[in-house]
Amino acid sequence: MELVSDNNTGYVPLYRQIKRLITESLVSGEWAPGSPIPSEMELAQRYSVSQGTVRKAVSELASQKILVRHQGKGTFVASHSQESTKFPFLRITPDSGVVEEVDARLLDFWRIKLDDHSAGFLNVAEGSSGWLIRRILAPEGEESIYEEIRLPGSSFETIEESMIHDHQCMLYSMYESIFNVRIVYVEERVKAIIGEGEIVDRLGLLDGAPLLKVERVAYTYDDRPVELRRSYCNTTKHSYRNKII
Amino acid sequence: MELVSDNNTGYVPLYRQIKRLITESLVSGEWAPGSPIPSEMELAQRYSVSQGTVRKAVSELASQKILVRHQGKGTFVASHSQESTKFPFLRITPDSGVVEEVDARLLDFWRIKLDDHSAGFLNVAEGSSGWLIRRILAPEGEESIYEEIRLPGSSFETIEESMIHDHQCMLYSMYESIFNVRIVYVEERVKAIIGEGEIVDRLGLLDGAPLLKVERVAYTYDDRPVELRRSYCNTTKHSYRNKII
DNA sequence: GAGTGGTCTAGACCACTCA
DNA sequence: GAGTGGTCTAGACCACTCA
Repeated sequence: MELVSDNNTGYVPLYRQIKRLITESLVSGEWAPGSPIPSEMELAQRYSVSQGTVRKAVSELASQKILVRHQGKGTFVASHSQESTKFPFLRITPDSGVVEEVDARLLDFWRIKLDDHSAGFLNVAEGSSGWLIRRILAPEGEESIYEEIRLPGSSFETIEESMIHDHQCMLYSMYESIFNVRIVYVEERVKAIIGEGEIVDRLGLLDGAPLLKVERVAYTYDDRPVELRRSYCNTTKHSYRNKII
Repeated sequence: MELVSDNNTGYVPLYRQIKRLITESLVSGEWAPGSPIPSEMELAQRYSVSQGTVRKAVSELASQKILVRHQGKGTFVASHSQESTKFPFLRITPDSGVVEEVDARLLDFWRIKLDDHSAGFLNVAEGSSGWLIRRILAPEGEESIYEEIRLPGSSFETIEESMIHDHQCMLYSMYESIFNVRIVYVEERVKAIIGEGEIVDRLGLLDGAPLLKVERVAYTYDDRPVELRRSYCNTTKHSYRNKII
């Protein structure tokens, strides 16, 4: 769940214990994405600590974007369904301006057996059942990203093509609302490759065109990987942007 | 300096004002990188506020990695000279393992006039004087990055080749100690391109090899840009890594 | 005006470092 | 054991939201 007690003494501050209890309620689904959690005063009573200690726990969860605070209104479970967080992890942006709209065009959707490599990233057994989604993304209407998404069958047993259609480029919102799988953070590895075959065809490019390959593993609470995504991006008019602190 | 008062009322919390005062002392050089700032109690007295308010200001600066706290020892101005932060912004890592060592080989070092594009990024006048550093980086001894670094003359008037040699791949540490320019964060734009000419030659590749182009602008306190860097990376054995929350 | 999160204080005590 | 940052409390008051 959390690296809480690496020291020898086993000392764990109260607010870390509270943070853990709150996270457990999130994992269990007691508080669903988008809905408010109890007020700081109520939580203080519930856990028999001061408001300040609850605040510290909530602050850490807010800084991880797991909770969202709104002064005067309350504290909410973060959700990918909200307008403000429309493309929270999308780092590909047009060189001029920002992303307003992304169109998604589904190519196909299969049940697959997860190969060694993919199963490793998803932390499931090789050959276990999963899903493959292939699609084209078009930021600002420009079809510039070819994408393959692999999902473990265990977490997404009942997924159907209609669900993908209904949510288009809001897949993470669909994971949340239908499968109670909230994506909390992602890790990406980026390479430059030479495009060939179907991928360049789909993007309207010629064999040999350079592509940005982005391999993403998406994690839910507890650092559990639940999605593997490979994107191939035409970066002639787009860039992968990153701010590092 | 800081987006502190965007609201209509002009209300600025005390701890934000303290944060600003601390930042001013950092900009002025009152507290240099690597050295300790006064204790929380001393700062509380100095600014006539409670320890808690100082803590809140310091906490924000610590989360921005501008200050570093060490329990029992004190609070220090973050520095690129410390071992723990050896490659704070380097996102290129070998596919197997982590970066232990990066060799830097200087190609050349010139005084230049900054072109339109570069001057724009550095927020100085077109044609104003600057410096160009060209070099090859070799993570784990593998020469896989060609790099061009442009510096504004205004901040680095007295830079010399020997300084670059002495600091090798610790340039940001050199900026700090010699020019009192501490890099606080960087912004990068990444593209996939086809390599050609001198760049591929330098990396021991053939014309047409795919390269990851990373364009970086580095900022000091006050969001002031002070370095423009273009890197071209051979990503056959390396990846650009990124965690997004 | 009631309820929420946000700020600020004063004070107690704890964990850690270093001489 | 003195000094540092780290945690926790109880209480006051502020800014903001919403009915």
